[in-house]
Amino acid sequence: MRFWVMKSEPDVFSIDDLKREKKTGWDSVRNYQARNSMRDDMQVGDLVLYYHSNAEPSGVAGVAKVVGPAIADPTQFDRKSDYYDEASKKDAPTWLMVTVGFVEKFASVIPLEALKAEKALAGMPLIQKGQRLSVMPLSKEHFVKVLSMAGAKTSVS
DNA sequence: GCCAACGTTGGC
DNA sequence: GCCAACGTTGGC
Repeated sequence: MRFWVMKSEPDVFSIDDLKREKKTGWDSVRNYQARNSMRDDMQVGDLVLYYHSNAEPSGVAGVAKVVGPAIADPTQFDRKSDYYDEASKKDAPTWLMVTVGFVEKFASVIPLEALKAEKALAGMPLIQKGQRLSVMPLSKEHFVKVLSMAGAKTSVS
């Protein structure tokens, strides 16, 4: 199993929204690298750190899980969507999404600042300067470290 | 709201 | 294929 960070603006879709809805299609990703991660490397059962961006504070808000494989993102075919992609073909969709399920909301958000200050997380892709991917991998060790910082209930075997 | 970082587009 | 212009992300 692999471990991931997935980012969402809480004004758009927060960990509380995920908790209420139980699961959601991770649509609207329009970055090839993030798409390729979902298509090639994500598997059902993988665990996800749920990151709030453009938030107060920005940071890891909880844990989610990949519960459905990469399928066509319907927003690319929806003319009314901001994410409509005229060039994408139904039989060969450009953009994909996985389905993500709620696992746990942390007692408090682990702010980006705290992640950067933690020596054991050096090298974690999320905290590298200039990274803007909405879906990115991290190591099991880093994942477990963030769980312990959060006092999380989730455990990794 | 500012602006640095960086991906994408398009002229050549 | 280069690279300037432009758009987006996201911390602050």
